[in-house]
Amino acid sequence: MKEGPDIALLGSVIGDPARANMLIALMSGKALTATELASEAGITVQTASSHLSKLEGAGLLQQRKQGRHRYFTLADDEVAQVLEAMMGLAASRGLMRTRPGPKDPALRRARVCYNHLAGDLGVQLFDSLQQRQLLTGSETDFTLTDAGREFLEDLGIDVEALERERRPVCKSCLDWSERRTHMAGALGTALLDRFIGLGWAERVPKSRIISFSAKGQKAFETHFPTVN
Amino acid sequence: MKEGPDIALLGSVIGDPARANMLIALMSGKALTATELASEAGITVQTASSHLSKLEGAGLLQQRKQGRHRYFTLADDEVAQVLEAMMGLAASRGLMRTRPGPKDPALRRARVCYNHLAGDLGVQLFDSLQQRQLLTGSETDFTLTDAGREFLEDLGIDVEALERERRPVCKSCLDWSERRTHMAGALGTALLDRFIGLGWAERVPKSRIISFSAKGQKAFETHFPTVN
DNA sequence: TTCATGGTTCGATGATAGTCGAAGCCTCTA
DNA sequence: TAGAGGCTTCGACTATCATCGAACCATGAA
Repeated sequence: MKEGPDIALLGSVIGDPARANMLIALMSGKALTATELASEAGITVQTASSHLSKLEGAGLLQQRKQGRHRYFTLADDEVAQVLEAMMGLAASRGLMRTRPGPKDPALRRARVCYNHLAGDLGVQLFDSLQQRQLLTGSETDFTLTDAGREFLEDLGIDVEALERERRPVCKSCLDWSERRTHMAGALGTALLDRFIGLGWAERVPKSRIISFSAKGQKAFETHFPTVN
Repeated sequence: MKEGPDIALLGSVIGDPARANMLIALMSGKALTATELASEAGITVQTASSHLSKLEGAGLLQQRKQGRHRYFTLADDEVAQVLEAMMGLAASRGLMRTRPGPKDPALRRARVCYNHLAGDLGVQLFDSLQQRQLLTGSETDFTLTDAGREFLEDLGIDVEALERERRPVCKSCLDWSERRTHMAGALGTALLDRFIGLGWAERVPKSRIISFSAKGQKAFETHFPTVN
């Protein structure tokens, strides 16, 4: 038996997909509840609870009780830095969670990322809003302009209601098939919901694919044109 | 399911005790055969073979055939750096394989980190160069000054030759025992080699410890004094 | 108190993956 | 050509652990 820091233990703690998903979700810096983390990881709360106690036992997480909620955050910056370093290494070795390559064109075209639109159309949506100055700011940190709010209200989205929610309205998400930014956050969710509500698109069961109808496709193009 | 670098996969690859032992053994910078690595990890060669193919599949290892032997090394510096960072995190959370033993002080004083000097003396080296303005720049991104080049040439290091190599000459690496920056990259390698070449120090077999002789110790202090 | 919501604990199940014996492949040596 | 050493492949066994249903605990609201 050797001596020194136990990277095997650390690795195995990070090495479970559910736990890794939770850690990545917490990389946003936000404090999340056990229930939220469970949904991020796609598991039940019981399972999440077990994972969370392991992560906390390894010193990677900190919890803060507040009423009947328990908010979890990464323990400190060092944890985030190591995770970031591991992401870099994984990326440079081609260790990706989705295999690049046009294996499933429909998936690359439009899919769900959490609860917002990703893929080709997700990127197009973001670009269109930005080019027409309905969004302002950088790729990673942006807000709605007044024109943007009006545009979204016209589309039937209650922007004020979104702003009353806890999570940020505008949030970016890096698209690994396109290697571009698309829209996440409360607005991303609201937009996808609205597309489905308008009958433009629907979720394909048992997959992440979002299927647009012919009419929906057209409507999407009119509302979110590519300027090029 | 999210997208992005698969840190869960990377973590699970590192997260097996046998594989972690092999990786740590390779942190010495030496090329080891499958049989040697098996004995390091305390497993049979069959099992080791399976582990090695996994490590190689994840891009963490490189193998070089030579006769009937297969020599394994870490794929590159980035792997070593992430491992070192994980060691630091594990150490700071108290995730240790054994309680600190008698070998520990020597290991903290001077050890090999892949192919450069780490520990107490590694940090001292970096500090000394920086304080005397032989290096310029930040902790993470720095270059040699003209005075620095001259100093190193006097020490018998062919800086120009280093610059012809592909990998960066100056690169920092976080030290897990000191939680400070020390010197990695081509220059880090060259410096350690030079210390050994000058007879100041030698590698202790079967460990990562670098043992300085009394004379070597003195010479090191004269060349890399602490200002404090 | 009663009810609802957020979380944890317990127990059973199922899948994954680490392990080694045996056999086979490859390469160098004689 | 035979033999030996280094390493991989195959197959079977086993232990670990993630998972979820059900029950339980805790906090806040009515």
